[in-house]
Amino acid sequence: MYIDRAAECVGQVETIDGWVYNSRSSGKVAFVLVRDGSGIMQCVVAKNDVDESIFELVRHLTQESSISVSGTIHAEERAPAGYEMHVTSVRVHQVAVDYPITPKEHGVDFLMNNRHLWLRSKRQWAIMRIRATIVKSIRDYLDSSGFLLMDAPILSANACEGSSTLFSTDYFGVPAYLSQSGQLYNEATAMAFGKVYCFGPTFRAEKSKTRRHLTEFWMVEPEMAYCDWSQNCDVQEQFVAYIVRRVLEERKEELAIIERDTAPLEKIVPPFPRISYDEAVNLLQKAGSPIQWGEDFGGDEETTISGQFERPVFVHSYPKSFKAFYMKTNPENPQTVLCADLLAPEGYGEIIGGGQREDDYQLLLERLHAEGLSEKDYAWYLDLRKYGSVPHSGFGLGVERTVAWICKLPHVRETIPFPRLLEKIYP
RNA sequence: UCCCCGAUAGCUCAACGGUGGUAGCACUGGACUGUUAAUCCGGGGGUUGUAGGUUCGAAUCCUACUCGGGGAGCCA
Repeated sequence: MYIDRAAECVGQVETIDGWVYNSRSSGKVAFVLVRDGSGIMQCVVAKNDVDESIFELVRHLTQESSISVSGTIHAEERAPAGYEMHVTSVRVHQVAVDYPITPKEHGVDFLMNNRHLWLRSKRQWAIMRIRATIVKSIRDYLDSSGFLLMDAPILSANACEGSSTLFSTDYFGVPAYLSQSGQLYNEATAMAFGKVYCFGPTFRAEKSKTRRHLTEFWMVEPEMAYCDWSQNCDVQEQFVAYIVRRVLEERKEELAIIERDTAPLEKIVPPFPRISYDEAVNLLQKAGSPIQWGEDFGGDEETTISGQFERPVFVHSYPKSFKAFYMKTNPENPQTVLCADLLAPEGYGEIIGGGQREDDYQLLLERLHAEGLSEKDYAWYLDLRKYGSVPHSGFGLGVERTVAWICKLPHVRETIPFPRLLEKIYP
């Protein structure tokens, strides 16, 4: 049996294949917490009920030894999860010696170096299961809302946005780069399939050393033909609200393990507030920030803005100067572009960047030249504006930042099984 | 890349110029029939990150380096 099916197995004799999570023993009774990946089961061995050799064996089981235990499943209030096994036999596969992660506190460096073992811990177990539900709800929402999965290439000949640093590799003698976004390709597939999304790993070789950055992270990027920036926001708020609701419904136990207060998550329902960059600058200045119009927001600014709202907040119409070349110029204020970032509450900041794309051939060409990008490299992208150009929009949601917010984690490094951080690629 | 901080037992830490800690966890021997990071008694466990320097004496002060943490910039 798997431990998460304990309720269905009460009164039955079952076998659990797992690992020793922790054990305690007194003179005549021993408690072994066994985990099998699906949960943790308290297994009880009473000296009088079993052969002496089994009792002695169990008493000396070490943390993370692999065992198969058999016995009867009982409902038991005193057991951690409400059920326990009264053990009749034990088979030891391997005795683990000196497992490094003890049931006391450890430092981040030590735990990261032992990430391959750290994932066995209860807290990491809960976070990874919430991550899996977030990923599943992302796919479920898009698949059932008319979006077609159209994955973008990981290897590419040129940068998507000139600004970020790219990881380079050798592609049969010519330079190639690891994708930092599938967006440009999404624009092509959206013109072929209407509503599309890509979902995969993304790479940024930035020397960023903060709680919000990984060099390899997962991003889902939907793109929609015949969609303006405002309709784009409509989709995003429904999408994010759906993800949060699914986690609340399906991961109660995991949220409890990580002691996440779910009250703020219950409030994540559409519509989300929408403020312009201008309004955001005003709001920041009133809050005492020295920011001037035309400057980009840093982590502190994002925290201040999102701290004013209980729901995620859209900040739209940023100045053109620090946004990517493909963003559509705002016809009402040509100094700005029709983009919108979504800032998560509780100080988490940007989880989505998106907006409307420039669909005018001439304007796009001018922006491309202004950024010093080669027209030849982007010939295929410009074709999309030559052959049936339409208003279209899309966005990219960072999975790890979303997991960090929903789990209220202090750092994104715990949101992915094996995080890739600045100069850290082991294990 | 820049600014702060740190490195002592396998892990988490104490000692802050005068002999490395009756320290906790882990491991190990013992006690205990309902434990919840169990508790209690005993045991083993150290080139104080590396290389120099100051000093009668350095884990402690100074310099450089290495590794790590927090933050900035950039971004999801």
